[in-house]
Order: sequence, then C-alpha cells, then structure tokens
Amino acid sequence: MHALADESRRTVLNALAEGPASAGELAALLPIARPGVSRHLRVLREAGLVEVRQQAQRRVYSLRPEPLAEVDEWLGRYRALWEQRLDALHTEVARGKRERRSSR
Amino acid sequence: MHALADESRRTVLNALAEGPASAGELAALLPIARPGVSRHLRVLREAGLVEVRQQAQRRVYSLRPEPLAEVDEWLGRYRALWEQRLDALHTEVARGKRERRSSR
DNA sequence: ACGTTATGTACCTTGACGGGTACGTAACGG
DNA sequence: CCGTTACGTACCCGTCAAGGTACATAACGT
Repeated sequence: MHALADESRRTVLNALAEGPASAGELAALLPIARPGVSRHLRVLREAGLVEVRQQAQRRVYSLRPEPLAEVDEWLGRYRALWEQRLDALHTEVARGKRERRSSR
Repeated sequence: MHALADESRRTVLNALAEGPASAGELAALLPIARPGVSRHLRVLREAGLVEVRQQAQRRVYSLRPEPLAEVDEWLGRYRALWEQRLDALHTEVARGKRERRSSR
C-alpha cells in the first residue's frame, strides 16, 4: 500500500492501465524530471505492481494488477460496512424528513 | 487516500471496523503514545473517515466508511484488468505445462 | 470547590521520501 | 568504433509528517 501513497505513482499506474508504455513516455506525463520517474518505477517494480521487458534500448513497463487485489481485499472488510451504512443513511434521511415536518 | 498512508491509521480503522471505541482504547492498541493517536484521529476526522460523539469525558470514535467507497471506485478501474489478467494467467499456466512437456 | 480521568494541542526533533543534477551504461545506427 | 538514444543510479537537499514531551482543558465523582 505504501507504493500507492504518492501522487506520481498513481499517475503512472493510471497511465499503465491504458496499456504498456516506456519509461520515457511515462516521464512525459509527469511534471517531474525523468530520473524521478525511473525511481518511481523502481519502487513500483519492487512492489510487484509493474513489470518490465527490454525492447531494444527502450524499457517497456506494463501493469501487474494482481497485487491491487490485496488492497481490494482489504477494502472488502469495509465494503459490507459502508453499504449497510449507506442504507441506514437512506432510511435516516426519510425519518429526518418526517421529524422536520412535525417538530423543529 | 493520503489519510490511509500511515500504518497506525489503518490499525485504527481496522479496530473501528469491529465497532466504536474511545480514543484511549484505540491508543492502547498502538505502540505509540496517546497524543500521537489523538493526532491520527484528528486527521481521520478531517478526512471524514471517522466521527466522534462525546460520552461523559470519553470521546467515542466510530467509522464513517462512506469515503472508502471512493478508494473502492478508484480500484474499480483496475478490477476488470486484474481479473482478465488472472484469467490470462490461468490459461498461460496450462499452455506452459504443454510446452514444457514437448520442448525445454 | 478539588482532585481525577480522558482527551486534545503546542512545540520541537528526527527520519523518510520526493525531487533535481550529474554521471554511468547498455543497445542501437552509421 | 563512435555518437546517439533511452535508461538507470549516486549524491545531495528541502520538506513534511510522525512521534515524544509538556501543558491546557473539559467532564465527572466526592
């Protein structure tokens, strides 16, 4: 999850979600200098979120979305909770309307 | 998403997923000192992830899971991707077995 | 009113991390 | 070979946020 903390990282991931891209192409999307992007890519690579294949001089990165399934799983613990919460909110809103009509 | 970056924050959220708890109770779960927890709770509160109600001297925190739905939505972009990827992996594994039998 | 309990806040220190610059290094094209 | 392209890495610096300590504050119980 740590690897997802940075804004630039997520931008890279968003881009890679569209399809594979070289390091240079990814760097062009970010406001930071190219070496910075290389570092981000390293982190993402070590986190197992992306993978590289060499293609001539270019290094083409692509998404390895499996690890995000872990985050998804973590969120799963809350999903039921917020769904029931949202349901509760709906009925609460209805109740609130009735009460506001009588008292207040 | 920033509010989820810290390990302690997630621990607090995990605890609150079990049910409401006071600041002190939450602090007991963390390796850090109590004031630190108070600060974390403030961040979570300002991020809208938790809410407080005063109960005597105690301040009881509870989860407001709605905002996590946003993260869930963000992940949604990848969910389809990794599911198709995992499917591809399965067929790849099958194909790999066949190839390993013949060549290699 | 006074001590106690439960909690937040102010202030400071330190460590981690993002970013830039300069440099090293493979893979090509001639 | 030699220049160029496309990267990565080493080193340095500034910022920022987490954590600790000390202090302020509010709600009880007596």
